[in-house]
Amino acid sequence: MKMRDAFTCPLELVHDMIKGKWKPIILWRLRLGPTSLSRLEKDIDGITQKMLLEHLKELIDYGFVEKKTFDGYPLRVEYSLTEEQGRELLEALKIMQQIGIKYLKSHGKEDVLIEKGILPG
Amino acid sequence: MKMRDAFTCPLELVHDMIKGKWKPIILWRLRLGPTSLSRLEKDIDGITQKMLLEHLKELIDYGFVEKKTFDGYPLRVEYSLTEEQGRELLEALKIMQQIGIKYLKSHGKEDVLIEKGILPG
DNA sequence: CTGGATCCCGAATGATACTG
DNA sequence: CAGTATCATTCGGGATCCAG
Repeated sequence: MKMRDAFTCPLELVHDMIKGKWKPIILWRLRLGPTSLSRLEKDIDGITQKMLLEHLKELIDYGFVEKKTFDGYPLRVEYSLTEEQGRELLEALKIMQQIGIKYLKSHGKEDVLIEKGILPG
Repeated sequence: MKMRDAFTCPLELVHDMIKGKWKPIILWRLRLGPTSLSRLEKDIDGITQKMLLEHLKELIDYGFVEKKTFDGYPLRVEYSLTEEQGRELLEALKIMQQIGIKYLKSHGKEDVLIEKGILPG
């Protein structure tokens, strides 16, 4: 993801760091705890391994996600939110999630929310 | 800004609504209160009127910003955050701003912050 | 063999410049 | 301001490679 070379306020920086089609969902999925690559691939609907790796890599570079590789057999790799930055960003994402829910409600789309298990059926 | 036709969680929806190079800065600038188009154009460094209008339009369509036109002379137009959605999103942006500030600090870039007047010189 | 990671390329989208 | 042209970036598919 290309960062702009100059920015006016730190907000722009962070926006650039988390822009990209899949970054928010990846982070959102990671709020549930450490996960393997293949698990993420299964859980995030429609993502390809390539996209997942690409976006994960950036999230790691910017310090939102950390990767732990365990030696031994079977091979195991875990991705998780970083305590500091990752968890903090999660707070912002929670707000956005709430806004999305309210938005759908107030636009007569409760059915979508129910269908996705966000609201009780 | 193109929205994806299907999304897994409301978060994705909101992310799509505020993606775009200038949207966060516009919202950030609007936190200070209602502003005219020309004022925004002056305050946001590097933006063209076209981009500003385009992005404002979407923010209005999605309910984050409202536009008030005052009749009379001189003609006056004001853009501001909406009470509900706009202000709520601002909370998320504030967190992101904080993350950005911390990030810059912990990467030895305090000087950038001082230069921009975010930290006292 | 399995799970993880990288490379190349065409198609779709976003941003900017230019023009009236 | 709106329309169009152009340039830059992102997305996605699929082949390929690496390591245990």
